Amino acid sequence: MSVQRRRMRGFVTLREVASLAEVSIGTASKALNGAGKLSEQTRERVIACARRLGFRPNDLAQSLHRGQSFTVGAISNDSFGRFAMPIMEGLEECLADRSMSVFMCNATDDPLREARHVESLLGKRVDGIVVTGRRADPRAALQVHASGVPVVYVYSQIDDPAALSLLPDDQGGAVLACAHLARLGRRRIAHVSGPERFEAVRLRRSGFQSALAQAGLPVDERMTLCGDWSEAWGRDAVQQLFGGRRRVPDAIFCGNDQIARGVVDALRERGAAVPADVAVVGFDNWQIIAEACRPPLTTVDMNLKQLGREAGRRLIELIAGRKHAGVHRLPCSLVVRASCGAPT
Amino acid sequence: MSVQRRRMRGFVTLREVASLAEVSIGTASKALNGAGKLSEQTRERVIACARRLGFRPNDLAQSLHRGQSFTVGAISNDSFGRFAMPIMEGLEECLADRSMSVFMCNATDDPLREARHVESLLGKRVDGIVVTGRRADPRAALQVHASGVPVVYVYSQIDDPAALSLLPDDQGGAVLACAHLARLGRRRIAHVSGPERFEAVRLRRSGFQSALAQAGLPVDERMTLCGDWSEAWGRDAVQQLFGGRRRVPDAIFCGNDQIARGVVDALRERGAAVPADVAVVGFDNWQIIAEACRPPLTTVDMNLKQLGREAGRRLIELIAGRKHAGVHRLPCSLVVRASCGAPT
DNA sequence: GTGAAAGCGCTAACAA
DNA sequence: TTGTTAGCGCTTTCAC
Repeated sequence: MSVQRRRMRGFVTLREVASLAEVSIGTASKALNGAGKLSEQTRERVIACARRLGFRPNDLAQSLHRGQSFTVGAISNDSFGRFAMPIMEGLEECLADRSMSVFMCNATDDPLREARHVESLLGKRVDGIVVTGRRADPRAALQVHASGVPVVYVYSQIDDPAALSLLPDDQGGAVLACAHLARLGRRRIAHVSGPERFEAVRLRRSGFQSALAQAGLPVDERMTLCGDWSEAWGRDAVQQLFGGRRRVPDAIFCGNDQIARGVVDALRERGAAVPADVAVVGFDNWQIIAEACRPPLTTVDMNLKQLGREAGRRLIELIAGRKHAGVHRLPCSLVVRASCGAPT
Repeated sequence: MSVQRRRMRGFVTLREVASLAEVSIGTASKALNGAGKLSEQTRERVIACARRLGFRPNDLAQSLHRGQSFTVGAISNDSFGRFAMPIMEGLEECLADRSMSVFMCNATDDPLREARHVESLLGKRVDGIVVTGRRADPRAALQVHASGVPVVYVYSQIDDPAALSLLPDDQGGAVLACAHLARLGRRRIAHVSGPERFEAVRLRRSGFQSALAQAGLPVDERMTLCGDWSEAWGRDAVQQLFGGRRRVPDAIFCGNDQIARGVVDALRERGAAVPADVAVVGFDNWQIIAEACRPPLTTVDMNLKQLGREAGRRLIELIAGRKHAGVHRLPCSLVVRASCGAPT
């Protein structure tokens, strides 16, 4: 009645190590895991045999036994885009340090694909799941059913107060940028941002306004402009701000780096010096843009990699049984380059 | 002597389904896998119970039994960068279609981290491994020992002729671009590229030269320039090409999109019209650059996502036992935007 | 100090 | 048609 043995091809089993070392399989296990009481001699012999055979324990079997797989799933809705990637990088780094592996899943905002990935991850018995979004706005909850698998939402949030969500502090980032401008002596600060439907746009604007208030500067509604996230919009906005008869801004806080680059290009082309005449700050610290800008762009960094690392830490804790909930916003930082100049 | 049962928390086992359906556990298995002979009635009853309990088979156990894990490892040396990501995206897509999951590992060109990741992946008994690089130049082989786990190198290669390596056809891409320029009637085509130590630079130049020869155009050594991969270098190169007394090019084939954007900016700023006076082609089709360019950039797309998908397909075949070896170069394609204009 | 064996959850061969 | 059971590779308890 011997069932056909379907070995993991090319891999040495503990049984083989034990047999070579002429000990029982249980003893071999103890020797290799440094557990229990064993004579030094046996232990060394087993270890030597294991090394000789190139033994590598089968995590699948271990996981099955332990009831923990030491894997987590990471579901991205930003495809493999610019926001998700730094987050994933931090996450992977944090988890790899604790020798957990991460399954990468790409859902690209398709609920069906997302659901399929969740199913598959649950089948793989991941110890936890991290979900990222393309934008920080609220989304529907992940359906992990009764599995009890912990979930962390990064750069995305749901309306369940029991859920844990990690976001960049957009508002704080904007304050950082605008306070910097005010400190440099700028008095008429404009704001050129993206589509108002983005929560990030509203938060950054709110930060802009409160920083100005804090510095005792007036907020001119006509100098707060919304458009799309493109360079072209940045150039258009400069025409609007500088084209009329009105007093002209001496600084522009932009909703992202693309807009900022458009702004800087347009300013240069109409003969306004950056930063001498107008200081410009961006948002995102997207290197390829910020560094290629002329002059290089001072901009707000959302520290997404850190956000990912923090997500990893939190997930580990959730897995360990600790409770975390609510929306947490992590600080941004200001990366100073040349586009704001020195204090005037 | 009962060992403490350490259940996968929150998950229903087949045993529980079977007991609810009042059949043996073997029967339940058959019912759910649609295998063997079973009465319609029992089958349906089991399936109903499984659904009711939210049963989801434990892939860990299945894998252990089958000797195949249905997971693969993807090791990136480009961190989570611009080349690796489209590749990963294609790979993940291809594998997800076959319900295989991928472990993402980031080695960032650190051999030690890479080795650790390989160890970990082997422990997880992945069925195969894909390695990507930040550049296509040769690298050291992955140490998978005697495990027999198949490996595919994408956007990277090693010198073992038995290894399978998938690369973009840089030379062919360059031919595409330059033939396009020649077809549009351009006669004096310059080439501004990156550091010569990159294999890609040498291949693209070779494509440039052969396309020109093919079109019966002269190759002027002084119009083939190497620098770094930046916009700044693109601008410098324009000064070099247009600053002297020499005859000036009517087209520039650039080694990447950043250089191309620098070239376009510099041309505009010195009053040369693109594409009327000078046509420009880039390489990479990096959207954020190519589309923001004024005018939008015609450029070569390496089809990295396809490359990743192909890597997935090949890996599947290797896993199934088919043999693949050697260096395979997949075609690039030309994405036509406005920077070359219409035939003159 | 070492060996025997149960059990993690599932599949498949065989018996009934 | 259905039930029984060995076994995938490993850990751990218990007996010796």
